Amino acid sequence: MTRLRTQESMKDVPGSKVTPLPVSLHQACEPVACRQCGVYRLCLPLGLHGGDMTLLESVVKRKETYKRGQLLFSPGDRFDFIYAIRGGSVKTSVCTPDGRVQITGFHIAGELLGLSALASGKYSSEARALETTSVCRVEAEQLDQLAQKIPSLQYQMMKIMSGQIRRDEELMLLLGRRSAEERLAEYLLGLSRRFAARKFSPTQFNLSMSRGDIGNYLGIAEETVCRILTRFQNAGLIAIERRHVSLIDLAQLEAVGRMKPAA
Amino acid sequence: MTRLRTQESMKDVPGSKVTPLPVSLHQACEPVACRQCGVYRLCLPLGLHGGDMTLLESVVKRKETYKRGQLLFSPGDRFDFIYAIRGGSVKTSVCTPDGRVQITGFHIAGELLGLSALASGKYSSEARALETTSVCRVEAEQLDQLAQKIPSLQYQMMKIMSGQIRRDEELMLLLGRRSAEERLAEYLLGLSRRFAARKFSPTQFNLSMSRGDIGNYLGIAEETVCRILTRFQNAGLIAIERRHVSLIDLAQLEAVGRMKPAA
DNA sequence: AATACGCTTTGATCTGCATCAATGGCCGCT
DNA sequence: AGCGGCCATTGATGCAGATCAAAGCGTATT
Repeated sequence: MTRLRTQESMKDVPGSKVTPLPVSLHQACEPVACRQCGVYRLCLPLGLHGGDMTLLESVVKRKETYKRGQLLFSPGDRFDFIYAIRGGSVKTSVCTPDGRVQITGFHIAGELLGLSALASGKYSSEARALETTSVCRVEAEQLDQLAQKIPSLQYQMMKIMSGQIRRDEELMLLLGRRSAEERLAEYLLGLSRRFAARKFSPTQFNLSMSRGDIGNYLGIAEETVCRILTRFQNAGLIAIERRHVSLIDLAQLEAVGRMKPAA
Repeated sequence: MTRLRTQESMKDVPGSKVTPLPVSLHQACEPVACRQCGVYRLCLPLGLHGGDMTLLESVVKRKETYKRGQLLFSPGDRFDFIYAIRGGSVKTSVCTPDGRVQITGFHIAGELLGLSALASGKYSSEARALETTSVCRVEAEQLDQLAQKIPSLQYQMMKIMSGQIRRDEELMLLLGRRSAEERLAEYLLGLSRRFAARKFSPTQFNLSMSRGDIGNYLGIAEETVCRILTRFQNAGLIAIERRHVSLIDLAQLEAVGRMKPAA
């Protein structure tokens, strides 16, 4: 089913001025065919071949680029596109009528955005670039029509959505039942796993989101995030300086992730 | 793996003593065609007609019944069926390796279960009947194949999953950012809305789940649930006795649902 | 280079809710 | 009818983490 590429073109030619800020996963991509894109197997890890792939390519608008802080879409916007992240990172969030915000996810290369808009025809959340980010936009309607012709595409999209539901369930578990330390440990490990799946270092990476964002996502205060990160550092589990993290003792970190015996 | 009994012996059907417990939404249904089922429009509110509907009916196993406490499926079980609830209610939950449990949802008539299993081929959560509950089971594989023939079916399933993602996002918001009072107020209002959508009273209903379950779901302690319900009652927002609730002041309750000015 | 703003860190204090504890009521079972 | 277990309620206590406050730094702006 899922076969991952071993050779990844990490060495993207940044043409001219492509690295203005501390780059974590940013990759500047030329508008190449999907089959040549380093991340397409992550976007839609489907068993498409030959003609099917060409059809898929026909509905993809390649290489939109967003800078830090720019919106990809907002709640209520008409649902036009599914976004596939090629490089960079994005946060998605929902908010209460009175203005409180909950970040629902951080998304990196190879992930899809906008799926929850399918039901209502409008985006329900906001998506904002955390750093310079490039995406492929896929016309929702065309994709939909195309999916009707290509069963495996339909199937893969369902699988992706199903996976999203599963991850959301896990986040709920995190938010509902775990202590702040556990949440943070899990958070770091989760990032680590996702980076690993993309052939990036699982032990050294940059956080493209602020402490405040992390806290919001995990349902804890910004200050608590700082304190606990410091605590982890003092305990020799990680080394962290500003946005750069090194996971030093994975095993211990995992142990922290499941500490309390509780209910 | 183990192929589950496709033909459930219904010896445990209430038959004579049909209302042993306070029944909220339970409806004893005869195995009628989907188009005649009172809830099918909720299960798959799709634009199927004539022949299409007949095809759908062909993959539906009707009227499995579960008693309070019985499992529909467990994490790790092979993904064989999508479940559509006809009457009764079900809770779904996930758990950490060390045994902590998070309830991820309460499900009533017209809702689908098992969608998150699509990605991995195994159920990721546990589903347990809260009261006597009857469901339709749909062979996942057959449904999948059928969906490839009927675009609107495929589309509807995607919409349903998309809606699930959206609701999950809202629950995250609830778990991450709101006080215990707000959570409980929202919880009651959410139930109310769902009942209303099914033409049941939005202001009078029975809770099929315990205080402990509610607390778990909302990420607060059982005792806190009790205290706050009592508080609501004293404030004249609701009347509650054992499992029966009356929402008295909807407007006030909604106000509580968005009290704090916070972040 | 100087200024300013946003992010991060650390300390002090406060509080909402968990936890512990105990009692009573309802329900199903024998 | 009576027993036993589960569920619900209420009180007392403690603590994790929120909130308030303030200072240090790194980066973007002029």
